[in-house]
Amino acid sequence: MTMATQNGGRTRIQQENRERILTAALDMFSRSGYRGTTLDQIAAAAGMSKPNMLYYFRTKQELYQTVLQETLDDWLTPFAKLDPHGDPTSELGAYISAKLAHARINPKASRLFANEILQGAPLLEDTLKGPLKDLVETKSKAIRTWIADGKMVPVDPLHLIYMIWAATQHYADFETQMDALEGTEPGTRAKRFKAAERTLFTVLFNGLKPR
Amino acid sequence: MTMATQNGGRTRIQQENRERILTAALDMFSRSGYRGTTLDQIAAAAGMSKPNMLYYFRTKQELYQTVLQETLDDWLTPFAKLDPHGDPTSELGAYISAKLAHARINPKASRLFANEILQGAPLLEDTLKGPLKDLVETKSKAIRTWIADGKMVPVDPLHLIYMIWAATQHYADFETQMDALEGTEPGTRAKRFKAAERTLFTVLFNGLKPR
DNA sequence: GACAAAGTTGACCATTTGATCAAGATTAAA
DNA sequence: TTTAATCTTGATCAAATGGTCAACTTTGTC
Repeated sequence: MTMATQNGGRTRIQQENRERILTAALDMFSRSGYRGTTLDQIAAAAGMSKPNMLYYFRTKQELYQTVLQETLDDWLTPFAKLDPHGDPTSELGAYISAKLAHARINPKASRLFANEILQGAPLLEDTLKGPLKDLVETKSKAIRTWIADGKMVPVDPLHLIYMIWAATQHYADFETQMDALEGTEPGTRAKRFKAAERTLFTVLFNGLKPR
Repeated sequence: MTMATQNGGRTRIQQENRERILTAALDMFSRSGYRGTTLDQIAAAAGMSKPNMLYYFRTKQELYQTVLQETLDDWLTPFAKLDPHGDPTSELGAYISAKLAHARINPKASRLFANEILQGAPLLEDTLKGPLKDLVETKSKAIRTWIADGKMVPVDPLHLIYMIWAATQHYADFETQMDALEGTEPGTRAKRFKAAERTLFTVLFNGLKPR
């Protein structure tokens, strides 16, 4: 029996090293972008030689795409959970909370994604035009139903979604700017995310409530 | 008399070429970031040789910083115009319109700025912690006065500002994503910005209106 | 028109960087 | 223990890239 027939066809060493490399790669790519990151940096951060790293991921592209795909799955999950049969306040509230939590816990994933979109999303085109587009259309329909049922003020669903994405991801992507404006004393970050949720809830729920 | 004593100490040729270089540089830097852009690309886009370009801007850094500083000035202008003596609806409305117009007309500047913040804003620290911070504090005070006067629902001014920044800049920074979701037929972009303004006005004004 | 200042560029250089390879070390199935 | 598969890396390479330089051309002043 060869070394790894069970699990994902991966040796113990393979699993450990792939994991270490992917973590290091997310770290570097999210901070410096694709072109701004060197394989030497990633290998050093992963604690191994560059040729060894290239034994697991044959090219820089392949490594980048793997990291990107993983973060993208995370990104899509909370959106898919939005339930059309619930009521707008609790469903959108849960979604906003989930997105803010994601920005707080995994800002690197958000930044990697933002970086890629900024560069024109050459590698994301298929996902954006396929799965994401389908999901957006489904959820837009749900929002339109809420509006038709008089549960929400009439707004363009697409732009409401954009607004929620923008406002939540901003807390990951523009963290540097916020740190500069608010200082970086310990506790600042936690307070910030609390205040963010409060403000978003206030403005959006009040703003979407029918009169 | 030497060649250029009047105007900014610049020859006719100097003015023209600096302009061409800065335009090309904004184009490339905003698309590919600092590290992702090569001097050859910028020189080609500016229609001159690399050494000639380096005759006007001695290093890549110097060129980048010049471009960045120019876009930053643009970025700050509409915020400074927010008038504490007006009423929240018209003042914030005008600000949102101005920010959306900026995202529509000059998306490259917005993307360059976003790119820089994402990388940790190494060159922006002084501006963020100085002029921008001062401006934010002034405008926060104005918002607090509006709230105290019962003209607005109570919200954290800082996070309201973040929300407006996020929602407006999103239309420049994530344009690629929107194009993928909505398609790129002619007219789409114009319609998008109209709908964006309508949605932002609806949600924010309704959301901030005291009851 | 003469001439000095300004502008322009091909050729070149040093460094960085993604990737390869051969040779050796480690792991685990038999 | 043997042995084949797996894992690891120093040395090296070719291409890309920021920057320099000497030589040449153009511009504007007298």
